Amino acid sequence: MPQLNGGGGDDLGANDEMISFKDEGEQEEKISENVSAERDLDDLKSSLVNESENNSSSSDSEQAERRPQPRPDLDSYEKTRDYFSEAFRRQQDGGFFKSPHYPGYPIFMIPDLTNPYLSNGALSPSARTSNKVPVVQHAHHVHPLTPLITYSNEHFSPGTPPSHLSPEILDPKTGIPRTPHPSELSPYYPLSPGAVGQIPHPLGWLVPQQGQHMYSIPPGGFRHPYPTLAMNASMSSRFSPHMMPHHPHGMHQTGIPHPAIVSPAIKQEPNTHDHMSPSMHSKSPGPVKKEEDKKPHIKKPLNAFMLYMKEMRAKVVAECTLKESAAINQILGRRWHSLSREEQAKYYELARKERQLHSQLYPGWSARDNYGKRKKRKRDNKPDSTPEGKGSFSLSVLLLDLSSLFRAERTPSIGLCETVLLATLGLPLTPN
DNA sequence: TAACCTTTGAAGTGC
DNA sequence: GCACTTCAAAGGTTA
Repeated sequence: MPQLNGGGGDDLGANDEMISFKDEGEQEEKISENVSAERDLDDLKSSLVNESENNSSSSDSEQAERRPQPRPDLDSYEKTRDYFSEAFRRQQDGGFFKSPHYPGYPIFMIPDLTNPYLSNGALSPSARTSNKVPVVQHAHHVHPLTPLITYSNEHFSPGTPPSHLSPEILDPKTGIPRTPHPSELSPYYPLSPGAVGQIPHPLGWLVPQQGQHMYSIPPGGFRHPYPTLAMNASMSSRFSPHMMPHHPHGMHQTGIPHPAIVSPAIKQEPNTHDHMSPSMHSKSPGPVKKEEDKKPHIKKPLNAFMLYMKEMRAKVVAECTLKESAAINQILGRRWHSLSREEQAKYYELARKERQLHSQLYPGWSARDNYGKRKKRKRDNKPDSTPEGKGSFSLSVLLLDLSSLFRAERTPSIGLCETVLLATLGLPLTPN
């Protein structure tokens, strides 16, 4: 996807959003204005519809049956999804996020089966009646969608339109809505427990009672793996001293290691023979090379699609009974493209804030720092480099799953995911 | 045991 | 400025 501007100061990500939206928007405009542009989608859709009608004798009741039934193992995920969706709904109430734009594309809208909201944005009856009161905290006190639930105040502020829609904060250069900061600083990033209490939490309505932490903290607290970033100029300028108390042990303010930081001991660093040397916890200067060797691996901030994948992976896994990430990612990629502009905008916004916070936390960090961290092992034979090869991979994976699915007779009829996959692969929907 | 696979997007590199 | 490369997540697969 083309990029408009690599650097934008504090305008991180705004441009790429625009480009992304533009691309997607162009697609959508073409979709709405030019029928031929939807040929691919229509092909997929029509093949699905026709074959579904012909082969699966679909009815509303059956389709209802196809919908994923509540599963115990999904409860925790569903709960977290629910209160997260509730957060989004509240934001949608602000008038920004509207219903998906593809009402005529059941295939592509189906993916959000577990989404409790109807296409018009209303809460589905099942969601309304499922007693899905926002759960205050995940069992492990770490939300599986941590990057998503931790965003800015205004992002989830009930009843107020998203700040990035405010005309006064439009980017003067691009006209792209910008989100003001520092209020958008995510609790995902270092904040002292005291600060947590002082800064309104973006999900304040579901934040635990006062005095409780958003995250669980081990008795001894976490070791801060990266003392040099415990405080930097940008952080100190954004938080008053009382919010950033001194931590004599070099611990993180909250004791919560940033997810972007991977301890060398955890990350497969070839030269990490010791877990956490004392120098990691003190600012004792050492040889430059030694410092670099022990330099924690700061991960790249997640982009919009990665955030989307993180949120939706579990759902796809549950729906499709697939476990292979490669196959799941293919599905997620399709779903990503099927998302409406507004839905994608949510993730672009989150990603933009991710990058913004990341750049503020690690001013000197560059994506280049992580170059070469992975050892590439190029396979000699690359039959999959061709589209046919890729297709064969997908086909093998998906057929494997489908065959097992049919054999197991776990579903009386072809489920949504399988339907999509079969249609995508141009296979008949009748299980043989 | 660690890279590969697969996806999209951001960012870096090279020309 | 464009094309290409690398990495971010994830977990089963493969060398």
